[in-house]
Amino acid sequence: MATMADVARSAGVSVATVSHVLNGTRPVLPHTRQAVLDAVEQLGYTPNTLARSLVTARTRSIGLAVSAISNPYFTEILQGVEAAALEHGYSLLIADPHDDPAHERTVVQLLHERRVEGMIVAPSPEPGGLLAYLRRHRVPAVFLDRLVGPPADDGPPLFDQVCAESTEPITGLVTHLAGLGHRRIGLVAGLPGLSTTTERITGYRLGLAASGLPFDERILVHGDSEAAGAERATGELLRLGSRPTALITANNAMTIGALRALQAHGLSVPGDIALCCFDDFAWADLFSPRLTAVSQPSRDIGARAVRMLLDRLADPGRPTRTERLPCSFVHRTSCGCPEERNPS
Amino acid sequence: MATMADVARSAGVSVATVSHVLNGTRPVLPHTRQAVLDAVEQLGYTPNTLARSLVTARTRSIGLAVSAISNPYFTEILQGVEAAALEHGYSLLIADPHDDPAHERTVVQLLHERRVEGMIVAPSPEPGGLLAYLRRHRVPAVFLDRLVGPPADDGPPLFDQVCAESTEPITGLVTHLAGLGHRRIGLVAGLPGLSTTTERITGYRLGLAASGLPFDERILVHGDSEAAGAERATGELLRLGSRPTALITANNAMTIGALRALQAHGLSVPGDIALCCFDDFAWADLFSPRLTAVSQPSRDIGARAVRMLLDRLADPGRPTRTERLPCSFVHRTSCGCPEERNPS
DNA sequence: CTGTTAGCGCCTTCAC
DNA sequence: GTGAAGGCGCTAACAG
Repeated sequence: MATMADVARSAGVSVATVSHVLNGTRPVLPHTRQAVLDAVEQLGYTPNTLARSLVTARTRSIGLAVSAISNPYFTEILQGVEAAALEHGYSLLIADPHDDPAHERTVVQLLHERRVEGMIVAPSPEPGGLLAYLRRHRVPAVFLDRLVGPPADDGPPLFDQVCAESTEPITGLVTHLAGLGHRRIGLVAGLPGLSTTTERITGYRLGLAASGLPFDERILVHGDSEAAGAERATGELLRLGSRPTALITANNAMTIGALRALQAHGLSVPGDIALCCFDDFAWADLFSPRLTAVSQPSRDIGARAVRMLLDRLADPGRPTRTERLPCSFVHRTSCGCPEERNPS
Repeated sequence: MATMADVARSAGVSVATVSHVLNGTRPVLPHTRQAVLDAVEQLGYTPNTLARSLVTARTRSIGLAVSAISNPYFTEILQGVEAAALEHGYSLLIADPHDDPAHERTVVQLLHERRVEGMIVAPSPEPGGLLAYLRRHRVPAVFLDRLVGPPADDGPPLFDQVCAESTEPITGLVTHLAGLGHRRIGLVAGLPGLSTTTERITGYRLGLAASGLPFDERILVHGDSEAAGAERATGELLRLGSRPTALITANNAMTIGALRALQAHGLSVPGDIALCCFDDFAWADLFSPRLTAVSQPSRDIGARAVRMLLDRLADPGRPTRTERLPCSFVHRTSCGCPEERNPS
């Protein structure tokens, strides 16, 4: 493969000159400049980013570590991240931690060994090892989706965070259902311990309170944040003596799981039971039940994460912040409303 | 950041020894070995892959360039690729060509400058620039999904390819619908020129022929391979004097578009019109219409692509091959069949 | 068994 | 306006 030295030789100049015309880093006579460009073209020279990075100590790459790349929510985030990264001249390295703390540590280290300048990660439920690694190696990072507790006392918090506002939207779902007359509204919540789970449960309880409904722990089940768990949990809910008349699912994977359970029990939505969910589906308008949902600004979350990361790279000393992006309520018919209309 | 020299100094050995214990590349006395390991641990040393790659001329990374990462089909491919890459110790760089030939060239060059050892790409409809670049720079590559014509005469073909078998499955869809009594079966085909489009049209015509039905070019429309185009094309189809009684869509994005058009026209599936599609949806069992579909082995396609690429890296001289993976027919109810049963 | 040394391809002072 | 030379962090001969 042609190197810069080859180009220099072929153009009859020094490597320094080649480097400078390629990077526009110092004035070069039009004539010599053209000679270099011709040589580049003729040899099919392609700069070696590795060598450059070795000396500049900048790779212009960022790492993305999110689990379940199959999840449409993360897919949209990925799009936002990819687009924003490219726009800023950064390349994207991706790795899937598979929601396993140990594997998470591994892939993060892999990314770091490749010297990504920073990483965007959706932390696993047990992010201890992750945090330790990032802090120890001073890897700039921004967390996505799930927030990680308050910073340790032994120094300033190292991490920025972006996520969607989820408490209030869930409250809205509850009050909407209550407004339709439902008095037993079940919740299929996510993995205990995740910040998203906690927030959504809070939103649920606030909604119940606002509607003058009692909190009944028997109809709050944990679906482990994914489809299989939600199917199981929903199944249990449905076998209850006095089953709920409405259901809220706390993320898209669990919505799928809940629907499976509903189908298995021969229940139709919204005829037999109303359903509202957190996370929208792109095609939700086209199939029935047409899901009434809270839609997260997934692409924006991804794009925002990139911007926050680049901000931090530009100024490592800036104070950490956690940004919350607003969701929108997408009213359809799975809640039992006959027609589309604005939320009450 | 700690370097190997730091570790060597701290452990009281030479950098060569450090390198060797880290890579297990030559025997080292247990005692010195431990000293090195301790130093590594104490300094929080992390190898710099860039420097290593510069000397070994191996990056152990591959690039993935596919458009529309949002498309569930590509998402599953991505999963397959990510898993297979990791399994073989490779990292993954991704870039979205946005189905634009110029941009495709750009991202491919970006990937190459980062010295990925090879790349997996779903070529754009106009892959001329892509091919030229890959050949000129001798970048090992395997193509996905869309096949690229026969190799030029000026040398052996450079590229391996993987895709799903799509002719025969589409034929199956046609004969299935014909078997249900349909005599006007429309096709929403993809972008003209893509191998996938050509193959699927061939399958369509074969199916018509096998069913003793005439080919009517008015009910074969081009949906440009994506949702918006399909919506428009399907709309035109529906405004036809004698509209088809059944529809086949040639990929998942176009299925969405077609459904939108159907909805806009107030047509229900399968009541007013039957629908079969190429590409399945993971959640298709849970919503209605429950789509009768041809399912591609997407994950396998991704994994297979990685394996082919690694095979080629291992033996650059091996003959090029193009692999076709079989699809499966997933019978549901959008075709108009009352109950699930095996295809006729 | 371990150390010394010469690059890998490039950027960047410092001279000219 | 251009060139020479050192060094980024690491591996791989080659000595010892």
